[in-house]
Amino acid sequence: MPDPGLYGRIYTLCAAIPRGKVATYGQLALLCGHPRAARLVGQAMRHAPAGLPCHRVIRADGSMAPGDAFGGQGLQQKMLEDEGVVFLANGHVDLAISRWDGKIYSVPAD
DNA sequence: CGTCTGACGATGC
DNA sequence: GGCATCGCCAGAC
Repeated sequence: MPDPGLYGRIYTLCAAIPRGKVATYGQLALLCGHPRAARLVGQAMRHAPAGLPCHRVIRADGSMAPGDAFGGQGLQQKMLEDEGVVFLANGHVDLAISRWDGKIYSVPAD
């Protein structure tokens, strides 16, 4: 399938996020070639297949997905912290440090 | 094919 | 800092 559609590209990008880094919805949208399609990224994450590190995709302000998206609101933060993502005192991700620069360091699969 | 919907983003109050 | 509004785009119905 040469054209997996936007969702497919979003999934590919999401899978490319290295461990210990996070990307924002808008950032993935931009990398997909749709700078204003941040919502599509959100929808893609909601429909994300198992195995996709969608917990590494957060909001532009460093906050994360609502409710039980990961089985508990605090769980996503715990998983990210365990991967080495730096958090601020307000419970948001320190994007200044942990934001993915779009560079692939090695195989995305841990 | 028209309408509604959103795990968003930026802006304004 | 929290809440409301608008714009944006691709799916689902």
